[in-house]
Order: sequence, then structure tokens, then C-alpha cells
Amino acid sequence: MKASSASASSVNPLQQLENQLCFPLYAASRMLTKAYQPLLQEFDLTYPQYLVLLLLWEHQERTVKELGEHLLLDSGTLTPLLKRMEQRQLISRRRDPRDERSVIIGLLPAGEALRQPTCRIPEQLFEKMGFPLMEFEALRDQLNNLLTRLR
Amino acid sequence: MKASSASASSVNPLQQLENQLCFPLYAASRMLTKAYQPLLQEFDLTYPQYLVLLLLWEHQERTVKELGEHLLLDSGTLTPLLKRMEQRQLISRRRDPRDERSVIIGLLPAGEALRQPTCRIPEQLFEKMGFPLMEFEALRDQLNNLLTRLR
DNA sequence: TAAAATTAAATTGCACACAATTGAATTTTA
DNA sequence: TAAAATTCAATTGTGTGCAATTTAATTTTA
Repeated sequence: MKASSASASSVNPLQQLENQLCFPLYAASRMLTKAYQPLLQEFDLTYPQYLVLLLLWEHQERTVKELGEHLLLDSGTLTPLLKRMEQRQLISRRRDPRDERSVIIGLLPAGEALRQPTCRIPEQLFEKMGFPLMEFEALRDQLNNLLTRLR
Repeated sequence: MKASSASASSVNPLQQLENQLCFPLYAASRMLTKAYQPLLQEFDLTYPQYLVLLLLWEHQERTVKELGEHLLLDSGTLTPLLKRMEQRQLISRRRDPRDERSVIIGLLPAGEALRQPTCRIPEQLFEKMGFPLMEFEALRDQLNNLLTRLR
């Protein structure tokens, strides 16, 4: 055994990708986002933009702060993303007259119009994955559980 | 009920964040990477850079292609990342003489030197999360399972 | 074996992500 | 209530991610 090289027997198991939680999380997240991509690009949406629309379809108006709280994203990410969506007239941005610090994001007709045509995307993706429903739900619940801890 | 607005009763449950698999995956991945950050910044490493080192600690030499296969990243991501690591003398980059298309990434002393001082990071993180071991392992295995499907 | 196809990295361009800072508005406090 | 502290969004700068293209090297095929 060479002292200076990493032979398999001397590898700390916790330093191996497959034994970590973070790596499969990191990789699966990117793979799943990539799986969304062909379905979303038909509507010229990125995944984070789609998430913003999901929230606005529930409530037509949200402040940047509220969007950030739900998506766990800060204004450094949201501001430019929302400006791109504003340019496409999917959403509106205006200061809250009652608190000029806040910016209210509103759903515009073009944003509302994407609601129906995109509504089957989650099912389509689920079918595409061929993941058993039980496992899907178990994984989802455990991830939401983890998320609560990390938040 | 206003016809034009999204009332709670008319929301497609599959279009709600908490019912999706992708969102908690996306959010948990970012949160967990963020949890790594304070531990990694002591060594001036980003999470993807740390992943490269984990692989090189197992095998001192890997081609860019091999790194990409393990990390599920392409050269568009890896090339600039590896160049930054090369500048810091953590790794070396050279063409494979037997196949000049390939670039071999080698572990340099400064990269090897990070191995011991970072070896407790996975445990530290695990302790920090306070996630029960059983759940940790179950989640990890399900994610690796999902990853296999998505790959 | 010469042309065609394939492969591996690099490059380009765009969109996140996020830490840190800034600036304006609001709230708290002395 | 005036000063201090806090809050919210925007900005700045760096580092991924990734699709698409390019370039060079190798392999396959006609």
C-alpha cells in the first residue's frame, strides 16, 4: 500500500459520494429539473420561473419577500428573474403604496394564460419517471421533512 | 367566487409546491449545500469543488469525462471550475498522451493536504442536522434509487 | 486508407444562486 | 420625536449549470 496515494481500503466511507445525503440530493435535483426542461421550454419558462407562476396561480399577488419565503430564494436571485418575467408581460412589479419598501408581484393575463396549458406537466413528469406512487409520496414527504429541519 | 382569480378550491393540487417532488428536492438540495458552506469556506472550497476532491481522493487521477460521469456535470461546468482549482494548485490538468482528446485531472499536494482536515465535515453536518440515522439512510437510498431512474 | 462519424474538451451565451453591500423606507427605542 | 435599528429590494461580484456550437483527435466505415 502506497502511503501517499488513496487506496480503496483507506477511503473514509463518509467521504464517498454514494454514502452522502447531499450528493444524491444535489444530483437528483438537477436531473429532475432537467427532466422538466423539455416540458417547460415549450412555454419558454425556466424551472424557477415556473415555480413563481405556481405561487401566483394560487394567489394573484405576492410580494418579493413572500415569494422568497416560499421558494427559499433571496432578492439577489428573484429580482433579475422577476424582471425577465416582467419584460415578457407575464407579471407586473410595483411598490406597495402602504409600504414602499415592498414590491408586489402581480399575475398578468399572459401569466394566467399559461395556467391551463401547463397544468398537466406534473403528471406528465410523474408518468415519464415511472416512479411508483408509494415511493414518490414517501420520498416527497421525507424531503419535506428534511426541508423543515433545514429551514 | 371570482371567475378570474385563483381561489383555493380551484387550485390543481398537483400544481402546489408541497405536493410536488421536484420542489422539495430543489429546495432541500440548495439548503443542504448552504449548510455545507460554512464548513467548506474555511478551506475556500465550493460544494462542487469539494465533490471533485472527494473523487480525486479515491483515485488520484480522473479524466474530465470520468468526473463528469460521476458528478453528472458536463465540460461546460467542469472546465472553468477545474481551471479555478488548477490556479490554486489543488489539481493538475494535462492531456492524455495516449488520447489527446482527454484531459487528465491529477491531485496535487495542496489538494491532498485538504483531505484530513475536511474528513469530519460529513459527520459534522449530519450532527448539525439532527436527522435520525434511519431516516437519513432511507432518504439517501431512495434518492440514489431516484437518481438511477433519472440517469 | 481516405472520408465520414464519433468523441472529448473548450467556448459561448444565458440564467440562476448566493454572499455581501447599498439605499430607501419603516419601526423601534431612548 | 429624533436617532438607532430593522426591513426590503436592488445591486455587485463570483461561481456554478447547461444548451448549443466549435475544434481537435480518434475511430469507424466505405
